[in-house]
This record gives sequence, structure tokens and C-alpha cells, in this order.
Amino acid sequence: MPRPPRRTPVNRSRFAILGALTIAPMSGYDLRRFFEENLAFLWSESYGQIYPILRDLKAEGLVEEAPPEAGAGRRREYRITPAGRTALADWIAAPVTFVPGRIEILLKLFFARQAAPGTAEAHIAAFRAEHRERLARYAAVEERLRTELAAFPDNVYWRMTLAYGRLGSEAMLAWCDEAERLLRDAR
Amino acid sequence: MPRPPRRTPVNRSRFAILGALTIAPMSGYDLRRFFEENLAFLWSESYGQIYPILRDLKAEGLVEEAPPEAGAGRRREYRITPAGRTALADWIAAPVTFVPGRIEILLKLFFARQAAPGTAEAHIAAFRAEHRERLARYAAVEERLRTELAAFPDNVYWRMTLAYGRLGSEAMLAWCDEAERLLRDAR
DNA sequence: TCCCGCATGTAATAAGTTACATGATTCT
DNA sequence: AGAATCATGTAACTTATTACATGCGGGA
Repeated sequence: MPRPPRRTPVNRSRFAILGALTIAPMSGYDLRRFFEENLAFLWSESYGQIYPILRDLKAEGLVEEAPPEAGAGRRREYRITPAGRTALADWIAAPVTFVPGRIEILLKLFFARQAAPGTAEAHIAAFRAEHRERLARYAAVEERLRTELAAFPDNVYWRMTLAYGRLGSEAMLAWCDEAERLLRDAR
Repeated sequence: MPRPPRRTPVNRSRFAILGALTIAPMSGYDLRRFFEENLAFLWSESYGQIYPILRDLKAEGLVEEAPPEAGAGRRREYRITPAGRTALADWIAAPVTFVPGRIEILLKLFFARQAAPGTAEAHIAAFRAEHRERLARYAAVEERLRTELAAFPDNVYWRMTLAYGRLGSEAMLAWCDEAERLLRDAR
């Protein structure tokens, strides 16, 4: 007798894809780029996930394939179905699952006494550079949201996610300062 | 001919375990609790990782097993070896790998227009509660670091990781306010 | 013609969790 | 005796990435 499944599967990638398809019909290739270009710091999907999930979603009737257009090569475009919209809405409404963090820089810093002096300082410096760069990118997106994307019905939700990134990175810069101060005081 | 490995494996769990063993010799059970109790919001390890890794680490000479003590049941205690310390120090010194985020609440909010009105507000409220709770827990740890753990040689590094958590959660509370404001303005 | 961008798809592998099986010791 | 806690270990599964194989269409 096969063992029963342990718990309801999580499947966040399916809903990421379904969500992306509410913006516009897309191919697997488009989806990859959509996440890469618009959601880089908040979500990512790889081909190894996208294509099999698209196949499953189609089999379940949550997406449908657009009829192939002439001269579009091998391109296969998918759009979300009403059933897909319902499934997505249900998932969005369900409580957010708490994922225990695995933040590599903190693990390294927690044990940094084991490494050569200056190691913690170097990681903090790289971290500061990373978040400064992100802030610059967020500012560019914020500008687009205020202008060309101002009329999009999702605009307010996109601003919210952007604000998360901005406030998060600003806090990380403040943390870099505090961490360096702690290190200096300890010497 | 077998294909060559694609890239150097990541193996962060090995180093988390090695790091924990620099604090004190521990059993697999101890390690689980160590992460759960001390690093909950920053790192986690499950038994399914811990026991096999301990076995491998021992085979590689990076940890060694303490001779079994009388009346300690089945307990097997491990301590880090000099080779293990070297391997750990090397890993800590290596640049931090950037892991693209997969932040579920942001994914849900990004597409929240697809869900019933009030969904975004509910997620934000739960998120605020979560971070308020974390701040309380951080305050308790901060107190311990100032008193009973003040003399620990790792103290400054532990304060740094704690500061990360505190500043991060404070920023998340500020974001909750801003997100709610954005939502109100949009109505 | 050759390269690039668009495009689909999969095999191998990595990384991790959950739930279970099992058993010893300590506390009430 | 029974419950709780300490303790080890693994099988099944889930989730995800990477690198590759393959191919079309357009422009230099």
C-alpha cells in the first residue's frame, strides 16, 4: 500500500507563472525574461521549472495555448484561463507561509571569528555595494511606475513591492554602518 | 564517459554544522536545537541534512567523534578538528554568494489585484504581527548578549547578526505603514 | 554563410524537508 | 507504569538549478 502524501504541496512556481500570465500571454521564454527583468530581487524562475509547469498547467486547464502564428518559429504562447484565475486568486488569498531564513552572509558573520581578521569588514563592504546598486535600480523602476506604467491597474501593488525592496535595502545600508561601528568598538 | 561536474558544489549546511561545532562539541540532536534556538530567523537545518553530513564530515576528517560516555544512551558527540577549522575559515573568507530572493508575500502582493479586496491588507497585518514578535525576541537575545554572554569571544559577531534582524524587522514595520498608505491613497 | 537572439525542452544533479521507525533515559 | 524528552537515522518526496541538445529566423 503506497504511503499517503505527507502534506499539501507548496508549488509556488505554478502561481508565479499563473500570476505572470495575468499581465499578458507569454511563452516560456517570455516568462523567464519577465521574472529576470521585473522581479529579479523578489522572485526567480528557471527553464527547468517553467516548461514542465506550463505543460502541467495546460493539462489541468489552468492555462491554454494560443493557436500558433505564422512566422513565429517554434514559439508557443500561453494565456491564463478563468479556472487559472480562480486557482491563482485562491492561492493569493491563502495565508503567507513563513520560510525560515537561510541568509548566507549572516551565517558567515556569525562564525567570522574563525576567519582571518578583516573578513567581516570585506563581506560588509561587498554587501553595502550590492545594496547601493539595488537602490539605484529601484529608483529607475520607481520612475517608470510614476510615468509610463502609471495607468496600469496593478500599479499600486507594484509600488508596494518596490517599496519593500527600497526600505529593505536602506535598512541594510544602515546595518552596514552599525556592523562596522560594532567591529571598531570591539577593537 | 561520465559528464564532468558542472560547478563546485555549494554545501552551506556543512559549514553551518562546522561553525556550530566551534561553539561546543555537539550531537546531531544538539545541532538541531542549536539552530532552532539561536539562529531561527537566520539559519535552519533539519535532521535529514544533519546526520548524513555529520557522517561525511567524519569520513573526511573535518570532525571527530568523542569517545562514548557511560550512561549517555545512544548519544554520539562530535567536535571539529584542525582540518575542519581550516575548511570552515576558507569558506567564511570566500565571497558571499548572492541568492536570488523568493519572497512569498511579495509575489502574492505583486499579483494581489487578482484576489478579493482586502487580501493585501490582511497579508500586511499578519506580516506586521510577525515582525513585531520578532523584535520582541531580538530584544530578549540582545539582553542576554549584554549580560550572560558578554564575555564570549564571538560576542561582537553575534551582535552584528542580531542588529541585522532588528534593523530588518524595523524596516519591515515601516514598510507595512507605507504599503497601507499606498493602498488607502489608491482608493 | 555565420552568428545572434528567440525558443523549447530535458537529464543530471543539488539541496532540503517531512514523516516515520526505532530505541534509551529520566521524571512523575 | 507511563509520559516526556533525548536521541539516531533514513526513505520518500519536493523543489530548484545548471548545462546541455536542438532548432528557427533574421541581419551583417
